Amino acid sequence: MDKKKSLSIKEIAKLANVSVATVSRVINNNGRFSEETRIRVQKIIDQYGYRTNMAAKSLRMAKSKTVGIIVPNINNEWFSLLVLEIEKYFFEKNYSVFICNTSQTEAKEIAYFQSLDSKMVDGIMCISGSEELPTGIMTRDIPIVCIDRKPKNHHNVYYVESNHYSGGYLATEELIKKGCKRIAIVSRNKSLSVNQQRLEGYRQALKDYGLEAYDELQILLDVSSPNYDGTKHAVEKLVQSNIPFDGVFATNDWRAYGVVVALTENHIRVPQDVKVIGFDDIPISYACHPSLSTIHQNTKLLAQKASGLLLSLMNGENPVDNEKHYILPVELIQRDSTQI
Amino acid sequence: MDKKKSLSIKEIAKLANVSVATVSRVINNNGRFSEETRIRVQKIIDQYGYRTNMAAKSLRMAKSKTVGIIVPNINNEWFSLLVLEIEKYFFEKNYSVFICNTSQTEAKEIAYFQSLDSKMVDGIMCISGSEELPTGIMTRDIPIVCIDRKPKNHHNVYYVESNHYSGGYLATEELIKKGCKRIAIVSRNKSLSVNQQRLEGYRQALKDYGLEAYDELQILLDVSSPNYDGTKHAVEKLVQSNIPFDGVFATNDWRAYGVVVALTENHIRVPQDVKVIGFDDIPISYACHPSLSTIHQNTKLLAQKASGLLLSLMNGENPVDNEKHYILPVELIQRDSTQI
DNA sequence: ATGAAAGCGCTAACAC
DNA sequence: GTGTTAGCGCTTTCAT
Repeated sequence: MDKKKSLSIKEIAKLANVSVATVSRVINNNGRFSEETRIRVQKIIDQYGYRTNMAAKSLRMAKSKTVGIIVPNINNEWFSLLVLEIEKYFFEKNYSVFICNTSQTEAKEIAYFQSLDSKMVDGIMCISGSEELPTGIMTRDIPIVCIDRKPKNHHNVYYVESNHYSGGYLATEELIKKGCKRIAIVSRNKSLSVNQQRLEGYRQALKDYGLEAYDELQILLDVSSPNYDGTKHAVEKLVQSNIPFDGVFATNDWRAYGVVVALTENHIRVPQDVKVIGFDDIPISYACHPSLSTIHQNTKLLAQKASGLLLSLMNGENPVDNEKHYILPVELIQRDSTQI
Repeated sequence: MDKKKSLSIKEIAKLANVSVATVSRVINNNGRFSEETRIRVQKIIDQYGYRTNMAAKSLRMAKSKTVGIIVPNINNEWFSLLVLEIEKYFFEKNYSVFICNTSQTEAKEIAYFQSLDSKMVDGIMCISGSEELPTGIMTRDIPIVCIDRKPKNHHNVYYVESNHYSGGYLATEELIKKGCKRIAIVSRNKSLSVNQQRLEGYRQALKDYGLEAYDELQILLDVSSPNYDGTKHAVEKLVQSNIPFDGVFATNDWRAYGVVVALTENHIRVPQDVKVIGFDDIPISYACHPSLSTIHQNTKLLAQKASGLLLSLMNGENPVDNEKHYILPVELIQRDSTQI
């Protein structure tokens, strides 16, 4: 095998006839060494190779250049896009990222917090999930940044999200402006703050435009119900019940697509008979037929804002504006499913 | 703050009036301590809390209970499903997983190999990508398992994949059996072994059934071309060129969906006029309209096989059958896009 | 500008 | 069954 064995600092020191301290200084460019020494050490390194043993460095420095991402399920385009962007950001800064899928399981989340604590991560990014954050379990006071997850007020826990209320409002308003009078919503029953806020935006829009919020048109799916299939079945039932409706706001794009298919299969035309709008703007909303109007979240910005925040917190800086909560604007995307 | 500060082994030893060695033995359940001692130590731990400092443990043991996953882009349902399953598997075994997106960039891949090496991962999983594997860069001889990536013959590098040749054959055969005579293929031009094998399956099927493999019906997209849009445009061009065809094998589901939309928008009916089949069986193939026939890869099994293999290699075991290459069967899924 | 030495928290070889 | 001790590779304080 052609493995370079990689020397330790001690071995380099011996070969270069300097002390380990000096080698360490050169490697980390910490000053207090002469150019001459630098060259001598560098030559040895170039010749024999050196790779930092991060275990040792972490042990000594009590930090690891590593962060953890807690996420419900990475097999979800919206989450995986966030994770992708976060990982990109931290790769640039020389951090590695632990991926931690919780499957919405509290036990797994707790286990991961412990593991991350044990592995000395310097910070944690939490995507979605409940208000409860098992920070009490941690032995070190590392910063935590939440995305789309409203944490209880904890020390060193920050929060960035899209404006879901505004998104819910815009989506509903779009349906109203396109002439819908009886607008249904398909969302989730669990009190995830995100869905809650979208629902409130929906209600407020109806109110502002003097439309009634019919209880029987507010479909709150069970947490266990899959986005697409669950919604499809729910809408099929709604159709069979003969309760009239002419617009549907689905609180994510897979749900919206479920609505479209359910309607189409029941010979209800979208958008002629019923208009539909989704949320998130994932690729399928653009690719499907008819294409889905939706609310675009600026995922990349969200990821960058959250990552930048976490990084500065890990560096011991206070966020510029000293805010613990950041809200990013969303945008209405008009496509075929809400055409007049 | 309610942070338990977590004692070190040394502190526990003092409180329990035993030596650090004994505490270590109790914690790791390594035997050579009395039940009485165990209880005494455990009591202290229960009372004050203890969290292993994995940096120290890794340093000492030269292993980290950590693996890296190298993947082109996690924002791709097929990859993210693999990653999800791999992560699940290793979570059960108390391993953490570093996520490493390469964006198909060799430089990023190399940087990640170095970083993983530095962070003392015990093994690496490589998903997709080129034959080249920068193993020369590593300073330790840790096992590597590739999924859908055919590595050059390296020591300690293993390989598991679906039977892509068979998949290509089955897909093409399905079109043939449903009456197609002029069957196009849309794939990728880069010599990714996976696509290459699917293409060969296609060619062999045509041959076996005595059909011609028209060059002008073999569309090989550029690597940079996005799956959906790229395919859509390519098929639009094909339609405009007036070259006749009655079946299309797209080598992944997003491409297949691009085919369907391009045809539909050109008033060519699927499956009546042209039949279409995809590959991978991701959710969209089931959800879209008309639903897509496709080749199902047993992703979960793939992930588990690869993970189990990596785990046993990390444990220093030789794989049972001493094979370095495993091929898993695929399955034809018949849906509407190839109906007669 | 450089070196000696302590010590981060842990495991394991060795002694009893 | 238990304790003593060395040492994994690194950074950093304190000398000089």
